[in-house]
Amino acid sequence: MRLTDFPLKTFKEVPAEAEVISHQLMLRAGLIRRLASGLYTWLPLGLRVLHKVEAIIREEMDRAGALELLMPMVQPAELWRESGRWKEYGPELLRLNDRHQREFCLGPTHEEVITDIARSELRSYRQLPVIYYQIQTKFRDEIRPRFGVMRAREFTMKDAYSFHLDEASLLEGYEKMRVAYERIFTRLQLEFRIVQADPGAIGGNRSEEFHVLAESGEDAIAYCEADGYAANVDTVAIPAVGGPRGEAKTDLELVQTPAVRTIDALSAFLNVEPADCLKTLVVQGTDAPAVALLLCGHHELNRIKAEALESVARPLRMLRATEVQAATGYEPGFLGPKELEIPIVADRAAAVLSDFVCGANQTDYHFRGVNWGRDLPVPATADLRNAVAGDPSPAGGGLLAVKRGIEVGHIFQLGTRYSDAMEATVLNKDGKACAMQMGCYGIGVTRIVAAAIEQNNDDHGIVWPEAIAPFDVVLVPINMDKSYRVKEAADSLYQELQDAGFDVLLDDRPHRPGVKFADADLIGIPHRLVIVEKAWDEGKIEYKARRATDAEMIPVETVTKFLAETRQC
RNA sequence: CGGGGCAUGGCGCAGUCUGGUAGCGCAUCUGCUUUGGGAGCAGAGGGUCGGCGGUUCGAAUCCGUCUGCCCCGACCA
Repeated sequence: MRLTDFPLKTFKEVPAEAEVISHQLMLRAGLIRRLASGLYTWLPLGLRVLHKVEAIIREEMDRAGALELLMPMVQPAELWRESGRWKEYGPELLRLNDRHQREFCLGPTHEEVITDIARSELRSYRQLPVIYYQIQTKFRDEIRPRFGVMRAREFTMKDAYSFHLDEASLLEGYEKMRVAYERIFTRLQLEFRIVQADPGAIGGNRSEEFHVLAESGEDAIAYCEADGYAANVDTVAIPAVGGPRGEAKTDLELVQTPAVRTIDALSAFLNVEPADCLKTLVVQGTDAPAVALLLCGHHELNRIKAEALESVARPLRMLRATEVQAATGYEPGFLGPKELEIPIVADRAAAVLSDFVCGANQTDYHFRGVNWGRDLPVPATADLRNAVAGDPSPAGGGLLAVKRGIEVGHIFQLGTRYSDAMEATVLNKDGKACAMQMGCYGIGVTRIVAAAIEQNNDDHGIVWPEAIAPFDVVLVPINMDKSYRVKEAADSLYQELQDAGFDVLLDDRPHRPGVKFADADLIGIPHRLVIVEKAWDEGKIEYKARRATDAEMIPVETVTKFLAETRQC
């Protein structure tokens, strides 16, 4: 592509609407433009990236034996009524009527449609297993679209659905998709982790998420390098801490802590670690009006785990200050378990603290040097918190580390949730109708583009992984309009590289070098070749990788070979 | 949906408090100069100041109302 034929419009300044780096860079580099909240146009440059991502996904899905089809985005309400989701799905499902007042929705996902296809196309166990997939636009009327295409309302998704006679076959299909997903994200050159997911929501058995690691990720991922375990921090079952609690070394002491109501303030005021403070949270109970949950100061309450307690009301609700006062007689901020007259459950870690600090149930006072057993009864314990870095891995191989991740893929075993509801059956060997076992496998295609940028950028702009860069190489002729030789060199090299199979961008604009370099960096082309008259006359050309800090001179006649060898995909 | 903020040329902003007929930087166009990291000079085009209503001799500015967008919380690829 010659840049003179390509209306590339880049911005130096950061658009005010963009919060995260990928969104800023996609706007600045001219990849996307916003049409309305959560709706984006993919400009030619961005679309090239999107297509590269799609191509890799297609190749790997095909390799895994999946069959591509394409389902409508507009779907009739009847199907959704059959599955029960017309009611279950909230306002995120955009519903609309046609001219005859028939009800439809914009597909946020395609389980209903694919199940409908499967029940009419698949009648015999001999046809199974089958994996269908599509790359389609989805629409979810998100409450709060944000971060550009990272969480848009309209987005591209690759969704696949597998159909099986029995669970054993489902497991095989699931495993096959899992392998395909690993290949896909590896080929996309992204750093990712496979994470145990909470299977609760959709039901079914096993479910795993694929996360691209990035600072701005919305999920916190706990993982263990040693044993390969990885899970969302809020789904980690934290192993019980071994060993007895520490011995008491200090005496119980009442200290005045005026207006110190938070763990941060307390730890600063008394100069102790948050980990040595005890946090007392009061939530609504099932029988009692209030239940106290105790955590170490640096830990976070896990909603799901707390709700699992019989004594805690679902959904979990923290009591307001006035309610706490009414239930306990004390002021929040100075609560502690000693002589607290409501049911108490302590997180396991909190129950093995020694010489800790906690509220004294007296305004402006805390205790220090508190010890279970000696100063107050040992509480009931449970696993109540989110995992943090340094916790032991549930798989037993070592300690957990925590990083943030962007969910780009999700695979799960649906079982017969949809096939039962929609009567998608096949005849088995005995001529008996059986509901098909289903699996479902999604990849957020447009989100991958944003995630790739989150993971690969620097002060100058995007640094594309080679596998998905819009162009492989950018040619930057200097003073092309002045020097006929430079122009000739650029044209011939442009042709040569294209013939060799590279996607080449020729910056033949009559701009100053600085402008060209800045744009080349911003749009993140992995390889840059600079043509200057003097060096060219000596048979040399300048090469610089986008990731490299320095350029190098290479002989002109070896350029194609050099690039072919340097290329990483 | 609850809480906070913003809306002025394609982009980033000032002007609003204290009403007087709109300005700066970037981008765009023309010309000359310049040519290895977002050039300089000279000139030009482009804005019903988000919409509607009100107050006023006069409204970007004050009042009311509606809309759109962004940020923080519960969902998800």
